[in-house]
Amino acid sequence: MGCKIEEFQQEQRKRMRAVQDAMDALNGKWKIPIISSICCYGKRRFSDILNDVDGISNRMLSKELKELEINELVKRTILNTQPISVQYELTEHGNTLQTIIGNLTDWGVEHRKKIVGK
Amino acid sequence: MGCKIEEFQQEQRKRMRAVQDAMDALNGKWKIPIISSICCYGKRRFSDILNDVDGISNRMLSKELKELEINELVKRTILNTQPISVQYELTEHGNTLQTIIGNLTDWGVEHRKKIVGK
DNA sequence: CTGAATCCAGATGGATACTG
DNA sequence: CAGTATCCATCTGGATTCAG
Repeated sequence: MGCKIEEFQQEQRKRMRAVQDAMDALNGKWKIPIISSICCYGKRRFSDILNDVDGISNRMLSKELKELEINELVKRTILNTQPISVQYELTEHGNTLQTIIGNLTDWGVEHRKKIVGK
Repeated sequence: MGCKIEEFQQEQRKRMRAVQDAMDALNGKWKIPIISSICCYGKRRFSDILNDVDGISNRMLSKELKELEINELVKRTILNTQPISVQYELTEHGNTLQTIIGNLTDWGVEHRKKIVGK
């Protein structure tokens, strides 16, 4: 390649940082399943997501949703119901994850065929 | 959509499991940077990766490489050098991650613009 | 219903030293 | 050079309870 080594390495650092930023926003066991749940139904209440995502505790769901909100991936709306309920939906920025989630799904299917389901 | 609810939910479960399988294979702070390092150079020795990936300890690198090897994402080759050195490269299956890593990189760049670099 | 607070066991991961 | 072993602080996350 014609690139100077230093420039090349600096570019590589940038790429690694970007991927890492993405992974940070999606890290842990629950974020993607939560996003899938919300995305799949458009709008979803706390207790619904709690049911959708197998095995998650309310403590975790609460924490993860807060992180997703900070990263502006989901939008939180308090509904005037009695008792109170809270609705979550993906933001525009959250919706841009759909390609990635699609890719990960496809890759995960192949990976399971090849490795997980040995 | 015309899907019956149960079928729809079962499909959704499958998709969530697949994404989770993918995330499991890539989890933690280090796997993607390690893969990036190897991928970027084609072949890479243990000590090179140790230098490429900022902040990783040899203990972690060793552990992560072992997991990547178990998932058949990297191939390990012992070289007949003195002292011994070990070379890692992506497998064919590991190479199928390039699309995902590319997508994650692009998304990460946008995400940093929007959120991280506030 | 939606969460926050507390408790606590087990996992994670850095630092360091050691081996072939 | 490429790991392995040990120690140990910190983090994670489930269970449970409490509050608005």
